Amino acid sequence: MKIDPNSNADLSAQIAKSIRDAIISGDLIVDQRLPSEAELSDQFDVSRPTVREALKRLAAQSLIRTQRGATGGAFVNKLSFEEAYPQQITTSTLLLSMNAISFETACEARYTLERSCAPLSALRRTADHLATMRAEIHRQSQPGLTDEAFCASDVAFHRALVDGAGNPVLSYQLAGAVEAMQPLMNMITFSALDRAKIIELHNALADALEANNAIGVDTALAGLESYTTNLAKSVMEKRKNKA
Amino acid sequence: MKIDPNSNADLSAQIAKSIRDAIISGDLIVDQRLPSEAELSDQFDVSRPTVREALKRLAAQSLIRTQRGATGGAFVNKLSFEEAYPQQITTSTLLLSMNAISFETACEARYTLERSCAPLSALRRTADHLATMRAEIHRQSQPGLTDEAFCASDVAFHRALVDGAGNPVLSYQLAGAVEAMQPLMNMITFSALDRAKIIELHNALADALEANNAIGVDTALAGLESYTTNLAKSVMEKRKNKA
DNA sequence: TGCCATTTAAATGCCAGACAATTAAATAAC
DNA sequence: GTTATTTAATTGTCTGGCATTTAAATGGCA
Repeated sequence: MKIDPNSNADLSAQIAKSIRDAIISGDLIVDQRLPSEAELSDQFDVSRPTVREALKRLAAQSLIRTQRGATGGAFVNKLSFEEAYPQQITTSTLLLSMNAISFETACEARYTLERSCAPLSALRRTADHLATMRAEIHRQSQPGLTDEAFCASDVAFHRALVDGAGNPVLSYQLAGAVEAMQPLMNMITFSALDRAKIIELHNALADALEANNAIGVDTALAGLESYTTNLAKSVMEKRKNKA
Repeated sequence: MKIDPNSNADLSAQIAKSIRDAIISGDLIVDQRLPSEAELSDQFDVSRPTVREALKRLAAQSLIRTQRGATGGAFVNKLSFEEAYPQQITTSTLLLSMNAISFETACEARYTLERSCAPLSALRRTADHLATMRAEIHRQSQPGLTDEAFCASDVAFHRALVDGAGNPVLSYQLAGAVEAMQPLMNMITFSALDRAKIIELHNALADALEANNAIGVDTALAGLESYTTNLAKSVMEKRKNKA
């Protein structure tokens, strides 16, 4: 393997890229053991710390895992949806907060994507998904619930809806859009009236899903989107007037 | 800052998590300079290489950038959509290839998400988006185009459609779903007849978009999905019979 | 005073060598 | 044959150092 020591990029970045490309291209397959750090430093003609920095970069992306001990080493990691979720959510959250994305834009994206799952979920949702949604609705109706807990339950409710589509790829892509909204949602104070309205729409949604009524689900989601957007708008207005 | 040296996790992983949490929570804001590596090793009571490994983990996620020189150091990076795209695509691609996701499942997710953008794109697409799509259609009709180039053009075409929705969050989420399909698509050989049919549907799609006809766009996308799925199915069949 | 060249200091990038901790396999003891 | 011990391989971490880069401080000169 050849690394250009005169490149602008760090050696560790170049080495990481080299190994990453090998994984993506299939030259390194899942569970395959990489050469030991000592061997890698020989191959790339760099020191061990530099190799280690490269490996940490890959570990940060869950592309490899390491094991200590005699038969240890770095292994190509089978990237699972479970591992990818949190990274996807972190990235999405930071993208929203660092790029001045308006609540409206984020909300539009979220509900647009979510509504696309509605027909599939109406078709395929299991009793489990329905039960989860009903349970979350119940939680949402409990008095004394903090706004944060209310939002968290809302997210769980909507994830069950998305998971109902029975397509892991959809669930993964949606996770970012739905969960990344939470910090934005947490800026809103939900009055008892607001909650009642949202719960009403959640009930309508669950009912439609139970009846395999795709159009009903879509209608409820459209209602939620407009209600949420308006709620956020009025909160922003109030905050502006105060200032 | 406190780090538990008896934890199961690596020190560098703990330090990375600590800094990452500070960024997510807003304790560290964009463009803020982190303490120097020497200061961090003092604060966390670890050696400099360990701190460096932690910083490389964060750099791999584009959460920080580093600068050499007198006023250099590590700075909280403003995560841009441009930076996040490749990571999103890499992760999505690996998820598909490592988790035995069927072509059908991936295709369903892709077109489900894409169809959700159709109404917005029909409403908001600019002349630029249309021009890009027409140009890609033209490229696709050129004889002698390799299958890979055909697929790449297909991706560019569909990205223009998605971008037409004018929602950067949607564009970001869709990028993973659309681009990650490319390796799967590249396994298919497109006959001249197949290409003609696809180009026909692309034309219908562009026409509908030009006429701000959301239903027409959706119909064309549905046609593309079923055609692509059937094409893949027949390819798999042939391959099975050979073996 | 004002401008340019030089020096200096601070920071990251990289390296060599060592020791600690962990783990599985080989070996020895019973 | 089973258990305890040793050994070897590997990652995790530390110390100390040098190279490189960069901006700011310094000094020389007109």
